[in-house]
Amino acid sequence: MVLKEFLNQIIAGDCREVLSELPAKSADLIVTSPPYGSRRKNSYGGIHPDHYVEWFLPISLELKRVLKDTGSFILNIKENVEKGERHTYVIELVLQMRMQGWLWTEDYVWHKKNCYPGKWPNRFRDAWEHCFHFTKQHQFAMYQDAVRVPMGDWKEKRLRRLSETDMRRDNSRAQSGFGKRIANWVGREFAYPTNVLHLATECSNRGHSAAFPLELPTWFIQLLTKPGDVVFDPFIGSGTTAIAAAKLHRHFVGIEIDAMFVKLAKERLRAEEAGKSIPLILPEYANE
Amino acid sequence: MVLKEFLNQIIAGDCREVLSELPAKSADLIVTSPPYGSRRKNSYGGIHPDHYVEWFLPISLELKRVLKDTGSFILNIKENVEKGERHTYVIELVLQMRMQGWLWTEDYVWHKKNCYPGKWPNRFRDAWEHCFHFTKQHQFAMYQDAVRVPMGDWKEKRLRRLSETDMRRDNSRAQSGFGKRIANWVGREFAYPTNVLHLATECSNRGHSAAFPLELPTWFIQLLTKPGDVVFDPFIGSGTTAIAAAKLHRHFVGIEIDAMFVKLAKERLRAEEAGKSIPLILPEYANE
DNA sequence: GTTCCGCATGAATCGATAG
DNA sequence: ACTATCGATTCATGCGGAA
Repeated sequence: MVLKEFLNQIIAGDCREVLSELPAKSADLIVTSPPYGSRRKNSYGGIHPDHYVEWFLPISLELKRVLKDTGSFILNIKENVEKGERHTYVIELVLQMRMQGWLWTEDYVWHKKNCYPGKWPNRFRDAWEHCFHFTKQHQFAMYQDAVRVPMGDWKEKRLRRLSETDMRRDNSRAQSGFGKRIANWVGREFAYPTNVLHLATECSNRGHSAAFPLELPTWFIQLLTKPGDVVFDPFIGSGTTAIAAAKLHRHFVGIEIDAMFVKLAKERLRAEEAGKSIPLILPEYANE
Repeated sequence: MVLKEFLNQIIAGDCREVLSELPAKSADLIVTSPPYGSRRKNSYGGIHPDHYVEWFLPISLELKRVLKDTGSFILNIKENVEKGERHTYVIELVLQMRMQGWLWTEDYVWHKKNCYPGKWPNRFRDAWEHCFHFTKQHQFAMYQDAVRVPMGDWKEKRLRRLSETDMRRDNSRAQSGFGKRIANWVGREFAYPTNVLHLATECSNRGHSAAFPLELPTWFIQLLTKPGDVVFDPFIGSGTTAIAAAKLHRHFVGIEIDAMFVKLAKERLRAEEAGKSIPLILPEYANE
C-alpha cells in the first residue's frame, strides 16, 4: 500500500478492485464522472437506474477511505429520463451517501452551453448537470483566489477575455499565481465566481469523447488543491482529469476499466507531454 | 365550490384552509415559490428544515386535487445551508411527492444572473434555484412555440450551403442526423430554449421583495397555458404571479397569509391596470 | 498572423414497431 | 403487458483549412 507506485498512472481495472489497493487518506481531491444510470451498454455493462444506488455505494465508501480528511469529492452526474420522468437515483444516492458519513457541502451546476440537440413534446433540451461537492469534514481545503474571475460590464469583459487568452498562451508553462498575473495585465477588480459553471462540452475531438470538458476538472483542481497534491479519478475514461492535473502540476491516479480508453488516455497524456503547446482555457463566467 | 368567485382575486388566508374551498381540477397551472426551509420567521412562522416535508405534503396533496389532469405544477425552491451542508428537505420532498402520485417531469434551473453578494470560506455565492416541473399525467398541455428564442448567429453560415456531410448523414443512418429534414431549417430564425433559464433577480423594488422576478412566472405561464386559462399561486406574496397572468390574459387565483403582502399585491395589481404601459419582458437566453 | 468559414459531433428522448 | 431496437427530431461549439 504505497501511494508512490500508483502516482501519475492510468491503472487498467475495475475501480471496485483497484481502489482497495490504494492507501487510506491519500487523495486531496477526487473528481469523477461515473457512468450514468442507463439501460444502454457502456464501460461498466450499463447500470440500470433502479440498481444504480446499490452499485455505487460500495464505491463511494472506498472513496471515503481513500480521501484525506480535508479533501473533497466532486461527483459529476445527471438524472436521466425514464418513462417521461426524471429518475430519482441521483437524489437517492445523495441521501445514502450522507448515511455513509459524507457531508453534502454543495451542489454546483454545470451549465452546458452546447447541449445535445433534439425536440420532444414534453420537455426541452437538457442543458445542465450536477457537480456535487462532498466532504468528510466541515473544514476542508479550498483556495478560492485561484479561480477568481474578472468583473466588469459585458462589453469590456469580452475584450479582456481575448487579451487573457493571448497572455495565457505565453505563460502556459508557469502555473502558479494565475489570477495575480492576469491582474498585472488587466489591472482590474476581481470577483469570486458563483456555484454555476458555464462550460461547453468538447464535441469535435475526432476519435475520442470526453464526459466533461478539460475546464471542468481544471476548475475544481484549482479550487480544491495546491500544486503537488494528489487527484484521483476512478472513472477516468479518456484521461481528461489526468491531463488537467498534469497541466496544473498536481499528481494524479486514474482508474479505467475499458482497455481502449486506457490506451487512449495514455496516448493523450504522452501527446500532452510532448506538445505542451495547447493553452489552458479557464471557464468563463457569464456575469451578464 | 364555484371557481368563478375566486377568479382574479388575492385571497387573504392560510393556503392550507383556502385551498380546500377551491373546486377540484380547476387550475391549468400552479406556479409558486413557497417559504423555504428556514429558522427565520417568515409569513408561515418560519418552517424548520427538519419539518419542511411534513409541512408541505398536505399542501401538495391539495394542489394535486385542484390541478386539472393536463395541468402543471411549477415549484420554485432551493435547499438552503444548515450547519455547512445543503439540507436534504428538497430532495426528500421530491421523493415524497412522487409517492403522492405526482410525476417528476423535469427540473428546470433558474440561473440567477445577479445573485446575492457575499463571501464564505467554504462556498461561493448561490446563483441557482430549482423550478421543479410536476404533472399528473405523462400527457400535459405545453405550448413550446410561445417561448422560442432567437437562434445563435452560427445559423447564417451553417445553412448557407448544405454540406455533403448532411446528405451523407441522411443516407447512412447515423446515430443522430442533423442532415435530416434540411427543409425544416431553411429560413428558421428561432430555436427552442433549454431547461436552464437565465434571469436576473429583481433587487430594487422599493419597499418589497419578490421571491422571483416577473419573467419567471411569465415564462412558465406562456409555456404551459393559453389565454383564458387559470393560474394558481398559493404563496403569492407581492403578487408577481398574478401580474404575470393578468398581463398575459390568463385568470389567476392568489392566496397570501400575510395581510401586508395582500395589501401590497392588490396595490401592484391596481397600478398595473391603471398604467398598462409597462412592457412585458421575456427572459433572455445567454447565447454567448 | 489574422479572420472567415466549412464541418463533425455530442451522458438525449420520444414514439412506433418488433420480439 | 413488458422490454429491446430503431428512426426522427434538433443546436452550438471548437477545430482546421482557406482566404
